Amino acid sequence: MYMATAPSSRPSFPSGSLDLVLLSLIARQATHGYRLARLVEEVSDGRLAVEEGSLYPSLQRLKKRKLVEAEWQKQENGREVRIYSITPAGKVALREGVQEWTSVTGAIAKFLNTKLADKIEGSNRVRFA
Amino acid sequence: MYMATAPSSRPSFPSGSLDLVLLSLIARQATHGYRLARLVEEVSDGRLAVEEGSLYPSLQRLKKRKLVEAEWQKQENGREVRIYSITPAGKVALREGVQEWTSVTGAIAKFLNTKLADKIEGSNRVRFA
DNA sequence: TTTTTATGCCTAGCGTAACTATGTATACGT
DNA sequence: ACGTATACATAGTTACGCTAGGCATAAAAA
Repeated sequence: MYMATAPSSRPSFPSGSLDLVLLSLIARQATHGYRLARLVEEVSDGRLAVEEGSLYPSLQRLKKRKLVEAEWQKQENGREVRIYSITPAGKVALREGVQEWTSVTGAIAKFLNTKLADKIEGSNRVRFA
Repeated sequence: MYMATAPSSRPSFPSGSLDLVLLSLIARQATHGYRLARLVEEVSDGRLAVEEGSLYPSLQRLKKRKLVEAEWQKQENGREVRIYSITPAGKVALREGVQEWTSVTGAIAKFLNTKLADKIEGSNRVRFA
């Protein structure tokens, strides 16, 4: 079954999905890491959480792949924060990534949502609704 | 973006989902490992594939957690195969796992399917459709 | 005023899971 | 007889999300 790799109060991100989620948030608005973590919790209604030990490495991966750019910037409160913004390559990767993620999770859902179509026996070909 | 961990022709399983998919197949009908790999390709219309190096470790995990039982059995063709069948605990874990997987992927989809609701600016609270 | 909490960034090390690559062995088709 | 499909298994690699820290400043609470 789906088991979060590490023990955590809230379910973790399936491997590979975190980069995509962060990129999708950055695509809407350039922002900084800490705020992204807050957004993840907000948007998911507390169902998801990004630990900082996952967040910053993920942002570095995106940066290394040139899907986002990072820039130090001073806020109104005087704090220096790293603002991440999406690149053209990032937009392409986001589109493709969403497509692939949707395809894969759609395929997986097909396995999991088949309480009724239990017609394997007798046939060597499984039938799904 | 969603990036399969290892380079592969076909998309790989997001970490944690393989056990759940295999368990769901075994729940429908007790069968052996090699056939499960064929079923995965069939049911997903070739969108997913389980490598044998993922398949057998996954089955061992399920067995170790007592969610499935394994039994050597002779087929009509004379071949000895390991037939996996689900246990009562496996049925419970399957139900819970599907629920959790659905919840998590549903939450993630919320991030990815929001092309229109780009109303972050001005507000410190993101609005999603 | 001191202390706690929230904000903000980062790294090291761990555990796990899916992968590649390889080995073994038998049945079947040609 | 030879190659392909069937069938199981393990060793090693890699990647990722996690825990557990460290560092620093601003705001709020005691």
